[in-house]
Amino acid sequence: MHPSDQPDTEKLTIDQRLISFFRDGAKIIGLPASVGEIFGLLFASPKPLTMADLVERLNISKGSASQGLKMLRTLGAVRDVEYDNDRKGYFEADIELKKLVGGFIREQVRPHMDSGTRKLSELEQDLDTVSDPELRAFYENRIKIIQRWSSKAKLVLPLLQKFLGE
Amino acid sequence: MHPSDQPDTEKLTIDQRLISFFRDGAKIIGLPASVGEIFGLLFASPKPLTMADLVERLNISKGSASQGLKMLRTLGAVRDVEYDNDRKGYFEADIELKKLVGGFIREQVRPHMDSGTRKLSELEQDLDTVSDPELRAFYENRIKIIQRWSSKAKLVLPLLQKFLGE
DNA sequence: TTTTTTGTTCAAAAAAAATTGAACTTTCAA
DNA sequence: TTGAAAGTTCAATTTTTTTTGAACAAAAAA
Repeated sequence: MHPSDQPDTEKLTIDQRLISFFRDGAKIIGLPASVGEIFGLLFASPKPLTMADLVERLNISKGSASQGLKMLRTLGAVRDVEYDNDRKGYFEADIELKKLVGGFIREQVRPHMDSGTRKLSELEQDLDTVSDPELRAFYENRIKIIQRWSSKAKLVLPLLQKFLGE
Repeated sequence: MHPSDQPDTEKLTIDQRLISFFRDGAKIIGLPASVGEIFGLLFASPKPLTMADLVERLNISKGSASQGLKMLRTLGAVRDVEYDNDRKGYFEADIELKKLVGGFIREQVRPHMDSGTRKLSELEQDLDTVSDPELRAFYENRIKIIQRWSSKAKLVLPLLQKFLGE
């Protein structure tokens, strides 16, 4: 086997590995791969980077870079920094787990939980429309089960945040 | 406005609402909608159902029903039951939160975490290839940061399971 | 055995999600 | 002002994921 025929995994640089690590991580939590790559590159960079840097080093379009950065800023995973007293915008990865998890919960988890809670209460109100008493008792019990789940979930989030906040 | 022109949300039955509730829930945690619908219908049913019931009531193909049930059984969210001493297979939703969360963690979370851990240790070994000492120190620090995250995550899972197990 | 019913598999089709890139807006320096 | 650089938006395209359905396999009944 010729030396240069080694599998890819042998010749990746550290920053390429970090980019790949965060690409996978993003997919796992349901974010686009490009968002993970952007975070990965920023995380792997000792200096702040510009949007143009991201486009060039990740081979993504300006549109992806812009949208990805927007999402990462909303999540609180990336922040704008002054640098080189340049007119361009520079970005840095935020490395506090507390902030990353907090942003994810605030932006991705809470909205879903809230809409779930709303749907659940609509469901409860519709119980009146069930005339068969046996079926109705069954549904009442099922709804109670979901409510127990839901109240647990609501307790878990702050607990999680507390635990992760050092 | 004619009475029958009311928005859909007004004329859904309880089981339709439960199906929709779990369809959304499935999507949120990254499972196919059909898997959520199958669980929802089983959850909303006082009696066990067959695969043919699922196909008929959810308007999905036999293939989807088979694959969806397979996934739900692997997750421990649905179980086979004897019923009507019939040759057909009958299924029931499992309603223990502990089991649902446990299955999700075992099947969906752990494998990802394990592969992440593996990637991380590969990364560490490649530090040797970084010759510039300043850059190397920077990467060492970054890897330490991820390792701190990782050890927290490893502590969180059992904690979560304990909390949810009543 | 042969037939019928039940369930699985997987290539192809459909649907959903991510990405691109060109047109547009904003901002600042000349 | 005007023009160039930086950044955003969104319709069209590409990629990925899900779903379908027909062929196949297993198992019980006839």
